[in-house]
Amino acid sequence: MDVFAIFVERVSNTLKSLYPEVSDDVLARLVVEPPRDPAHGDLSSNAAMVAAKPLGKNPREIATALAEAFKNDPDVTSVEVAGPGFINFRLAGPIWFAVLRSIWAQGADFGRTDIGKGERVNVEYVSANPTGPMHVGHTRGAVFGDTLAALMAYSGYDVTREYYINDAGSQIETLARSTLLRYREALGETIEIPPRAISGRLSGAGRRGAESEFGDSLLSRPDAEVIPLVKDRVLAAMLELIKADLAKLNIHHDVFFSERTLHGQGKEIDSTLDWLRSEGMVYQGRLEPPKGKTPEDWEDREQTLFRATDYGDDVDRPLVKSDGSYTYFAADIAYHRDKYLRGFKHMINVLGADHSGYVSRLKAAVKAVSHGQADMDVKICQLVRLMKNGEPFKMSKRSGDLVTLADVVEEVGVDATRFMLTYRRNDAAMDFDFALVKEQTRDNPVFYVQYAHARVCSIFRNAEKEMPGLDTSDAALRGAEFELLSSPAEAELIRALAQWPRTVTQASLAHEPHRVAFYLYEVAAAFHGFWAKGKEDIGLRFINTDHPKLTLARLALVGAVRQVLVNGLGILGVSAPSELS
RNA sequence: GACCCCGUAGCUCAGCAGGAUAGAGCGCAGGAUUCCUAAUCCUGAGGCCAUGAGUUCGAAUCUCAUCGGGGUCACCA
Repeated sequence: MDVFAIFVERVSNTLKSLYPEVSDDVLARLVVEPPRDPAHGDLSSNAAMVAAKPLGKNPREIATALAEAFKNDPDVTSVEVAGPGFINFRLAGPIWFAVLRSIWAQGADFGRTDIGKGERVNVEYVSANPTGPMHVGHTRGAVFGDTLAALMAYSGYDVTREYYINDAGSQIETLARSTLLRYREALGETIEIPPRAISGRLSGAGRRGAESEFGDSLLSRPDAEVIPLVKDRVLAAMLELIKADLAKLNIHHDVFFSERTLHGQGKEIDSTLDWLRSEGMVYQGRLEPPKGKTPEDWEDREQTLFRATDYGDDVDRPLVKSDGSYTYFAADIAYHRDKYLRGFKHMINVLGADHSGYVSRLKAAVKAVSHGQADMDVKICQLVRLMKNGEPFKMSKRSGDLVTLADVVEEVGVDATRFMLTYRRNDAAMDFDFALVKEQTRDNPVFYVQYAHARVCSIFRNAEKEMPGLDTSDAALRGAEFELLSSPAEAELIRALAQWPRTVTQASLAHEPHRVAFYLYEVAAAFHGFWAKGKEDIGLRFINTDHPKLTLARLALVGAVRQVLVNGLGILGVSAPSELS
């Protein structure tokens, strides 16, 4: 149950009954939120202010009328009109205790919403070139996409997690050729390795794959015949490598979509271009070179262009390269048309900062292929700078290799990696300090939150030890007398828990999983704060051997904290340990 | 030259689809441990929300311009 959603509805209905002429537009802007200053009450609504202008009335007049109507609401103990026209509510105990009962009743589903209404959404993330292991630059997008997907699923969307394999380009060709050379070398031929070839370490997996499948039978056959065979082995090996890396972060995609399957005579790019032509979205024309910076090898030629400017892009985009093959974008149009035809009306793409220039053309493509029926949100993840003790940190000067995803996970662990990468807006650049992330102090939000969970578990362990006669089964906790939780500190903690469903809804609508991480930090802080109060005032301790009923009620509260932490950490893909080592 | 992102406390960042006196952590100054994990908590100092206009009852939030930082800019992916 979401008390905020409940009151949005009540306030809306009341407003409508008082002023039947209010428009839906006004109701859509009406919010009920926790006031910044708790002294203002439990809930606050802007209803009167958003309705004032359309109704041509004074906001305080509307607010007063609304407040009057709520005097009969049994869940409301006081209503006040404040400031320019805020309506501040103070809620009666029972509705807060109902929140606790709801947490116990719903368990893992407390906070789940149906705003997605079961609609399908495609979340595409990572989509790195299969030319090597995942490096640290991919990690942020991988974690962000995965967490966003989990959040959307928790919000009632039918989510498909998708990875687009860019396996059709020249880089793959190079990789296959390099691998073939390494294969010949490994089988005894003397080979001169060209300077731009991929390193032996990288091509090793593909080479071994080819060796084990073909033995030395490829040596005698011409390159043109053999390269496609090697390429298949290489791609398979690379994909396994990537999947294994992602698995280290507990990331698993539902669909791996190969770009190669779009290419070829009569395949999807062909048919998509035919379709685009039939829709008049393509023409032959010339492009102006970019102002201020004409590329060295600019060649002014007539080419096949997609009318991206009709769909909000800055310039029309080429579909065919000068050598006659398709551009990356042409394939991407076909790919996104494929997504649409598979039934996705909502699409989210997670891209790295270096692709920010690609966003408007991607949105244009989706708008075009769906005739405006599908929406596309592109989330850009900004760069991550690796740090160690406050100093920029670069690995391996010798080989020029990048820090890999596997390195990071091995160094700091899954939980810290995932939490820290989520504990920041995706569109802000961030520093990732190995030393800090590994530290187990309150500087580190991962451990701060996990510690809160561990503390909860510890309290239960102690309760069993100190009060062996107390029945702390779930059934007993559910039936606890929540009315005994009457101190301000308890009320504060319950209010924090009550915000969980609202947090999920808002984070989901905004496609901003970092809000979940920040919320969990707040819950942990409220809980740690309450815990410490037991130091000063023994009456506020969770375990009071003289008061079994109060102890049971407090344990039920603490159990509710645990549930919310577990639900939130679950979305983030971070574990909730029962004790910290 | 154009487009995208960012600019909030000394540092790192939040600020909830415009809302009341702008928040947290670190750092700094001070305090709490016979008692459920001090891996924690409490108190204090510290801000012209880059700058300037505009929109309105109200702007850190929306619009425009300027400055500063990052990213990108046919035929790479």
